[in-house]
Amino acid sequence: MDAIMEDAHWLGIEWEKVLYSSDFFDLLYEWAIRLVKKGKAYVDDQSPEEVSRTRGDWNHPGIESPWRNRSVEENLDLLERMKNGEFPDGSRTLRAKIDMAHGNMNMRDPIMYRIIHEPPHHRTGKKWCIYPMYDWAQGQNDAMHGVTHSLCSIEYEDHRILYEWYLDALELEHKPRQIEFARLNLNYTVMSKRKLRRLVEEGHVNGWNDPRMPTLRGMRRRGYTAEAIRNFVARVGVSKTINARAGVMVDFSLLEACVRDDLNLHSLRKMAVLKPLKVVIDNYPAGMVEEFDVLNNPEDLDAGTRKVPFSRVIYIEQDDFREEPPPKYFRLAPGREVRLRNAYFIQCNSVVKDENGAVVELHCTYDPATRGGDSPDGRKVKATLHWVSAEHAIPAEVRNYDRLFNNPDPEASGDFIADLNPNSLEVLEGCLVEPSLKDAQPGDRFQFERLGYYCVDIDSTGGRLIFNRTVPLKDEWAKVEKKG
RNA sequence: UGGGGGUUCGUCUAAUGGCAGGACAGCAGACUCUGGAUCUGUUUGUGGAGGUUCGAAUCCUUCACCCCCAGCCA
Repeated sequence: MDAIMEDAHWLGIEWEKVLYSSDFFDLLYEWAIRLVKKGKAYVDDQSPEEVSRTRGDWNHPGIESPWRNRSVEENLDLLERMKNGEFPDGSRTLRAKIDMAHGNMNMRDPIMYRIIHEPPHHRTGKKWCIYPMYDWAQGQNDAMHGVTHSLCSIEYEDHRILYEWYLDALELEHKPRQIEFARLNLNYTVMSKRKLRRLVEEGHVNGWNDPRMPTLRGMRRRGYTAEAIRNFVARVGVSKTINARAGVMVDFSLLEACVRDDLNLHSLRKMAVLKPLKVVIDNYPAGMVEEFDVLNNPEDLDAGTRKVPFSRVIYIEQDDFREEPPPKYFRLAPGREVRLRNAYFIQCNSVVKDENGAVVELHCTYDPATRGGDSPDGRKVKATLHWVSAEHAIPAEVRNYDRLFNNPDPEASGDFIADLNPNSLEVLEGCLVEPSLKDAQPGDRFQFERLGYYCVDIDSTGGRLIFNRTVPLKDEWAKVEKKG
């Protein structure tokens, strides 16, 4: 309960007061007595099995209970004794007297109260031995509290007739109205509590707040903002369309677009190298350190600037160098010149390989005239790379998250566990981030330039930095490369 | 073989008798010190068949398909 309120609050929902239906059990009980007195409810002595068996099915009417026509006095007496705990669990129920042949199963003398002695209710303790069914509590609570529009999802549509029957039978002056809307499903994930619980209990994810979980706590830990989620919901809209799982199936990419929209405007830019490749700038003086003033957020100049150190040995992303560049690859390659973001143009002259032939180090030269990132002679480069200074960078762990399932609709498949994406979590150790990130706190959000949006994970402790990828930046090159 | 709902681009959603529009995704291009952002262009849709009407996504008839319901769960 506290967790729900905390999540709601995080989302930006405010409330004046919180009401518990258990605080109104007395009034509800009085109303039940009113129905008994009107001959609209009766105590049934049938066992759960008998009630189930005599309900009939879609094609056959149910059978009326032998206890259906007891006198009002007897019903009142029995109900009172049920309440007082004189009977064991399951021995009796209070049922509304409606129509055992009704086409809508909800109307076949629905149970209003059943007997439950254990475990005690979390708010009322042992005061009550009978508890109302959902249908018998919902509309009555709405009426008690002056609710005008009671919103719910469309699987309750065939409960509305019962909702209204109770209200009409009680003849209250205020009658609330139930209105149903479609549920919102996301593709490439599961939303049902049962399935989410299985993911947690079987260890497919690391708890309810695993950043891959479509729970509010999961999304929050992943770095999604409340603003982005609210905007997403607003952009999806509200309808009664039913395409899947009693609702609509929304593209995950729309959620991601909303997250990017928000983060693009508000997050500070940083440089981080996830898979480092050492680069030695041969003509840069050893021991020299320059500090460049770098914009914190080009979308928001008020965010100011910061200092980023540069030196002779730096690291760039392994993906940003190809010994044999494919067509349309603009980044670094032997003999090619690119820009180091906010710093200098560099040209690659030679490559150092290990015994396996893997590239482990690059030797480059820089052009001092391009300081700050522009060439006075007007020559252009086709790529700009992010980098960190070897001497100044600080180590970090980065967790890249991808969609949890490979199947757009895992709930529709027989075994949704089989549709899990084995690569939904990629843990990268040995990442290097710029020194200004030293004091980043859990929950802080940044854009790692050219990579994506990241936030500091709650697992970060005592100077050990761990970043979660919230959502990657759009990647044109990945698309080009994929197409071949 | 019952009851309750639903069907507009790939997805979500507008248009309630008067030009089928927007967003995301896709594609193409421009621009760019993030192959980011931004901008421009563009493909794709009223489930089917009849009917009413000058005119139908919208009204009528009919067919098809999809979702939910047989807890003393909510």
